Amino acid sequence: MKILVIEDELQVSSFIKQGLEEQSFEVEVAYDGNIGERLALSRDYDVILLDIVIPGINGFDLCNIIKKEKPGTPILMLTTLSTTADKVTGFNAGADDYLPKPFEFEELIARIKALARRSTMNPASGTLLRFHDMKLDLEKKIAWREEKAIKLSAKEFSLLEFFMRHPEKVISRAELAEKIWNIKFETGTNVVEVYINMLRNKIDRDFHQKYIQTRIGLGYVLTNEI
Amino acid sequence: MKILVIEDELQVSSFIKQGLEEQSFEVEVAYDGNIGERLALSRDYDVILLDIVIPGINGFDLCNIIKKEKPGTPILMLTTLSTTADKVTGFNAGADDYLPKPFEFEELIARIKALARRSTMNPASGTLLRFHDMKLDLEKKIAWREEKAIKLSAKEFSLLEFFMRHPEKVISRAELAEKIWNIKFETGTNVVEVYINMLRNKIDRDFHQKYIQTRIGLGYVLTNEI
DNA sequence: AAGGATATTAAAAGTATATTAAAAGAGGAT
DNA sequence: ATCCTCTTTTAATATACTTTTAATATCCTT
Repeated sequence: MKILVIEDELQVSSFIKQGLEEQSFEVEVAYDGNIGERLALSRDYDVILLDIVIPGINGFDLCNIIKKEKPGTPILMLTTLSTTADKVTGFNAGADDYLPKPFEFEELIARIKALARRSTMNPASGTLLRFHDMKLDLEKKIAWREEKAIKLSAKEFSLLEFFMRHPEKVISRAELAEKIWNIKFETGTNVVEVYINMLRNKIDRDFHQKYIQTRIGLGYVLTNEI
Repeated sequence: MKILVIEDELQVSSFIKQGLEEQSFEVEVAYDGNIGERLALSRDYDVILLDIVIPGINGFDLCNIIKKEKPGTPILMLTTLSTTADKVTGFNAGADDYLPKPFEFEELIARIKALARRSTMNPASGTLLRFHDMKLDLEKKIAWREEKAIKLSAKEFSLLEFFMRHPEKVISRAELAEKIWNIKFETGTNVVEVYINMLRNKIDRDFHQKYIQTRIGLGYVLTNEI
């Protein structure tokens, strides 16, 4: 697990570094805001510890910048300022947690682990939907089945996303028409059928198990049975 | 500051060792590739000087091995070979700098100091961004793909840098327009498309795997999938 | 086998993106 | 200052991709 520590006070930073390394974290230390920024933006860390008072740039501002570029990376703010007003500013800047100095080392470890667990369990707040050997990457807008990547158009993508959010549920044409195409009443169109067909060609055609199945008179299901 | 010298020619290595120790560096010398490898991997050095022609293992290969295990340690390649082709191979092997023999001692010192400074200031990222077989040298403002050096204009460079700092993420035209061209609202321009096209001609045209891909309706990704 | 439901295909209509060339701008050399 | 070269931007055109429609084929139920 990789941790970036942005902290100028040598005493504090080396204490943290040493302690975390004993717990077998990989630790990198930036001694000022600018270097911290470069590191934070150019690499992926599991957690960033950020002191508010650092040379080069304000910790709040840096927090904002990092969160803009890497919204998935949890940030734990460290500081001697501990008034409620500061806490509020910290959270507004996008910090995920807040630890006033001086702190118990146990406390620090616990919070880091909590943050990391939160973010790895929920990679950038759920960017992956899964259904058996199929994945849908909501960030990259790409689907995978077994190890094959599948490019989807926008409509195909929302259709598949809808199915993957409602696995094993029969969904009527009317509901698909409304949710995906925003068609609220019966028009003569057959877009749904056409798109189901396109989706099948992409995700089912080359595989034995067909995930998208027809329930005549009812609609379609995403299932791995039958 | 600790330096590891991997060099079999006794004349050269003792000359370097003596000179560096006068400047109060700590110096260790390995006289063949295998010992060099063991030392490099088991201890932390501030800089490694590595001759290309050494017994036991090829300098390029050793460079690769060290960079894999200790990507943060700067490596300065020493060699009598000084053709561009060798330089290219050296950089591809991950070397941070390159010094053809014979060299001025002053020059050596200067480069060691530069490397050490660079790596302590920015222990993680150095000046190289990597994406599979592509590298971007942030100092020299040059890109490499496989063995080919690629000259980039300023805008092309920042565009590629942005992609390489956000690999596998879909980036919208709007975001590129804002981050690279500082266009904050919709103007009628198509600079983004034009520059994407120029960049593709430089980094993708001659290769089978196209790194810059379009996600219609969304933007572009730097990816090696699909 | 008939009739309704679903699937498939192809073409048309609509958009987004790619490419090219020329114009405008910027910097260096003489 | 002028020329030259390289970069950046604009604009026009070409190509590619997506979405929708519509016509036809196939399947399923009775």
